[in-house]
Amino acid sequence: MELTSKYDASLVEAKWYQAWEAAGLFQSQPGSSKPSYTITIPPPNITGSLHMGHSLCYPIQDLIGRFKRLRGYSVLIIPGQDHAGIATQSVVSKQLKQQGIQPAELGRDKFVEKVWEWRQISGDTIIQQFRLLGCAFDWSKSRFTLDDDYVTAVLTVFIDWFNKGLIYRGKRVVNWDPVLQTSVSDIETERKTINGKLYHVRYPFQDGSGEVIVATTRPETMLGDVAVAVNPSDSRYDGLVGKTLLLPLLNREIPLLADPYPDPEFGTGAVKITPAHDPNDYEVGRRHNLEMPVVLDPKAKVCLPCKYEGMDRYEARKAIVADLEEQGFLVKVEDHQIPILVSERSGEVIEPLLSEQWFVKQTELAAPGIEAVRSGKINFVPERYGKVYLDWMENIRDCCISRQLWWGHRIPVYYTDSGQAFAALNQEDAQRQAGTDPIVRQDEDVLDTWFSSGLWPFAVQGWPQSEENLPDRYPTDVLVTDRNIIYLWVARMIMMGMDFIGEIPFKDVCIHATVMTEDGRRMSKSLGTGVDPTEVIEKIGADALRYTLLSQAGTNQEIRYSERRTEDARNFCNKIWNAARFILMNLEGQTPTKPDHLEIVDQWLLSRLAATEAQVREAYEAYDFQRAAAPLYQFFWSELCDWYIEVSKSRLNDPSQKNTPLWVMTTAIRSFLIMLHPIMPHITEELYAHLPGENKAPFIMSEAWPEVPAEFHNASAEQTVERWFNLVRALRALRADLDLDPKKEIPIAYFEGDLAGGEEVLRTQAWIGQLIHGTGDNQKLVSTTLEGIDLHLPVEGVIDLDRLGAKLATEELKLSADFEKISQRLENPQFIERAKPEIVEKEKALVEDLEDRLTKIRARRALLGV
RNA sequence: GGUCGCUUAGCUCAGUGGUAGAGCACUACAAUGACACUGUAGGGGUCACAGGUUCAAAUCCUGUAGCGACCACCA
Repeated sequence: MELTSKYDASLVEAKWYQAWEAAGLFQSQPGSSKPSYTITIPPPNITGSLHMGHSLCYPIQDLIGRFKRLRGYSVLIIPGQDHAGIATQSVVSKQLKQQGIQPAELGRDKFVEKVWEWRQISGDTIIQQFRLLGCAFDWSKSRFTLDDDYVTAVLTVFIDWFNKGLIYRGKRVVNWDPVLQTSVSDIETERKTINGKLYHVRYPFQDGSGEVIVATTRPETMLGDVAVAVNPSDSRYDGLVGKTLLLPLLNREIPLLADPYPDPEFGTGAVKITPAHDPNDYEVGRRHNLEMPVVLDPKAKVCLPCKYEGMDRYEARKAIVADLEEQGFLVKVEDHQIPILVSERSGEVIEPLLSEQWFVKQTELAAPGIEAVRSGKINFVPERYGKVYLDWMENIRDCCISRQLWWGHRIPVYYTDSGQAFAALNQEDAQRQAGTDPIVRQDEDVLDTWFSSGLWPFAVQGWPQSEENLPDRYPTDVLVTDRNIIYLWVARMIMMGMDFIGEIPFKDVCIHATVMTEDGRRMSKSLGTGVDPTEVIEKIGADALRYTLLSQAGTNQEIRYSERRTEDARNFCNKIWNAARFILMNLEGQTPTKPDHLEIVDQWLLSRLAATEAQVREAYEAYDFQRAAAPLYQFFWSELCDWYIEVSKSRLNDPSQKNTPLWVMTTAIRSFLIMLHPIMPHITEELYAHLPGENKAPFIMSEAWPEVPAEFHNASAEQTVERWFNLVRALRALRADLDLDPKKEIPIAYFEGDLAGGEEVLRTQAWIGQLIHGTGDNQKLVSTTLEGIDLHLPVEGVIDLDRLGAKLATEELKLSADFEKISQRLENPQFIERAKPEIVEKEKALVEDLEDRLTKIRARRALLGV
């Protein structure tokens, strides 16, 4: 056998990926009689390369796909990429600026051309990385959210909603990024608290009858103040509401009005109202029909004609504070924790800004989406995220879908000379709708990325042009994603799917954990805490990386990535490799035949295999990969390698006996490899290729999930054999206590009791020459008792009596404590009466065993005089 | 402020009512015919805290604390 003694992933992984792809295994067979299983992957942004989070998310989907293939499904996983408007535009802008090119000078068309160039580079990188990870996705069906077909789908949705009145244009306060100069969604912002100041400013009454003190963290916005509000219940302002105030510095007249918004408990209870630069003030402004002057421009510079015009918001703040102080309006300044919003893309503080934007009405679209989850048609895993989703959907607000960008789906609204707006697939169509009124321009804005990715599950399948795939492949089976985009993506796909296809987009939503650094910090490129998955793959292989992450993925909300754990995974690969090598070496190219008779250890292993199969299958079905990986690891390393192979070595050395253990091992490892394949596709494929056997599939990937015959389940074999193993452990411990070399054969040992045929297992596994039934009379012995068996080792020469005595004393203490505890329990009549009978029986047996062992250990201590 | 989650061995985490577990790390031993990326043995835990339910609680209930995530308009 030409297998090396160390597993080298780099020699194996790429080879098999190419072989699978060449064999067409990533594509579903149309017209197959198998049931369909479909996933449309979350399209990664084309902003560079994949990170550790992707190395969890996509292998999970690959795992599910491989598992379902093994389970007999016709699996289709449709990959793709998201144009990711703002994220991509900002990446490309940065690159251009580094080359000394100003995007603004380039102009819209040239800039978009540059982004397409980048899309090619980043897209190729990402696909290459998916391949490195071993993801079996159908590349022939790959989609990009700006493909022509996809654009048609997006425009179709827009036009439909526009015509139904679900999309409207309006002035609202939105999150404005002054650097990128666009509105951004809530998901693209981050809440932070910074140390700032709270300025208390005097607003005098016009008639000179006093003043109102107003607190603000943003004095520069006072340029846009149109009122001061107090809570109607606030008695401090009784009789004052309705009077006119004079806005400091500008001397504008503004009213003091009553509104429920101000909290009387906070500060003076009086709030200055700047409707154009604060969402709450905007609401107050609407309630009272106030003017809404915009005083900051898209770059967050003062645009109101006044002495501060042209200053940016922070310069203006300084100047205004200085002027307020100088003119005696500033009462005091306090340190204050200020909550702010920061744009994730630019790092800039968001400026709430009143501007003209497009919105989608959400309430009526949300209703079917709420019902779908409430009724259980869509099922969140872990379940708790269903509640998160519902809380959001039940309080949903209209969302802003327009972005002031160049990269994206341009809003298909065309305006006529007279200002009428028509939504259309193209200008000609718009003109048709407009009749004689000439179309003069198209809306400049583009759609928010989430608007287009919301169509993903059906738009990637050709909707609206061709819908023939949909009956078979929609709803898709599972959506796998992280919790950060439940609202902005998952919710939208559900709403859009329900509205356009009339059916849920997926049955299960599997929310996976976030990959963190070893010390629990966020992985981020800018913080330097990111780990590049491709480097890890290069070092230890994709299988080991997959195992590292997948074996930690369950219902937890966080996974800590550490290099140390990748070593565990690499070691596991190596262990599998070497065990397989050992089995193959013993097979000598022969195929073992199914034996007529199995020994109990054989039955034990097959029973353990059966139990493992059930556990693993159920865990995979439940998307609990951690719960699948653990029994696989345990079965393989502990049960197959540490016990079964070791126990079988004597039979392997006897040509007349070797067929049976070889058949059992081959059966076990073949099943094991198939079950492990979804987690570690490459190494399992490589080893499967070396396995002998009839009925082998061309690839492990196209194998069938192991059918475990009912007769493999054998509780009594498990019980018998595990009892032997316990005795082996006890004998080994006894040897260690005597400072005997591990595995150096000791010539003779004695036992009393009924081993039920386990003599040979005990003898070989505890490295004993002769195991004799008897008391070993007249010899110096060290003994132990468990499982109803007394084990005696003759002691040669001098032993350390003190140490042995201490050991026995500790053991006796523990036994005696246990004995007391259980005895007390059994003396409690309520326990006997109310506990389940099998528990009582178990405890009775236990206490008898403890008593027996206690008696014997006491006798031994007396005998040794320790 | 609200919701959700977490708190178990030095570390990372399993464990849904019946004598506390795994991997790693640590200690001792072992170049033995699959594997030193190995094997054998060992030390190490008042299961965050306080109440309650129960014959019996790491596990179920209530509350508290710390950490984390999400939601929320405190100027």
